[in-house]
Amino acid sequence: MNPEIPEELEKEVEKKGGWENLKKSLPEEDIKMIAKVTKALADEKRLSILYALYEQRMCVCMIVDLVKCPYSKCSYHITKLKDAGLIKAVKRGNYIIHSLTKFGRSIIRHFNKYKPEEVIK
Amino acid sequence: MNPEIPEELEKEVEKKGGWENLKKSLPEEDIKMIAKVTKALADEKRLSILYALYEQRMCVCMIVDLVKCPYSKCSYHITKLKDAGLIKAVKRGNYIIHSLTKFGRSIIRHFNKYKPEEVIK
DNA sequence: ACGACATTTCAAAAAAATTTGAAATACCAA
DNA sequence: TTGGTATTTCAAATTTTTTTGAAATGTCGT
Repeated sequence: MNPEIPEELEKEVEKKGGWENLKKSLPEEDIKMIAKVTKALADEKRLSILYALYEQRMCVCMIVDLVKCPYSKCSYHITKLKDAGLIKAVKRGNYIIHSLTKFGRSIIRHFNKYKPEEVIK
Repeated sequence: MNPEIPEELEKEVEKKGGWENLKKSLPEEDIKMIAKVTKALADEKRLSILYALYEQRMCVCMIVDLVKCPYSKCSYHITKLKDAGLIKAVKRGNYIIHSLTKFGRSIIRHFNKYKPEEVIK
């Protein structure tokens, strides 16, 4: 049932209530939600949209111009960002204006503050 | 060249130096790096590994037990996390012990603090 | 050097995400 | 209601990512 934990680690694990206990305490529901969010974040075009929205709210036609993609493609990406709770939208006549949610903003702020040192290639 | 920006937004954009200027100021290099990081984060199994490592460093055999996957699969996921600068490893005889980097730790801390409200589905 | 164990590598197969372009929807103005 | 503009939807084609299992690597103790 248990893996053959090396002695050095076994001690640390015991102090924390044992291996079974550690495994059980994984926040599964949180992880599911975060997975959805990180999947939405995991694309250069979508990150570009988020970074641009961090500076300025935009309608879809601006996003189309920004990422140089057809409307249908942008729409697909926008939907992903919205479903993940990263952006929100308001209607203004013919236009739909998108902006970051508080949550979306917090993430861009985080990456501005803690940049990965040099994740090359 | 320019999209047909609605008047309401055009004013905001002008205050920030115009649309062309906004587009140019996207941090492309950062975005590439962050994309690599978010791709590494975008998977429930890898997030489980990160959350577990937030509590306790682990050797690969523990990870195998944690996510209930064969070694080869775990190795694939571990490589992704390492290449993204989220985890690091030290050798201890036969074992390799993995732990979070400062950067990896900062991300888990962020998601513990700012949870997405209810990204349902 | 040998056997046992922990872990990684590899290429092929499978699954998931993205891209495309055409057609549909929605809103506004005349 | 007709026409024009902004945006979304859909299914098929493409690309990317993940999974598999067998074989390889590296390390330890003897």
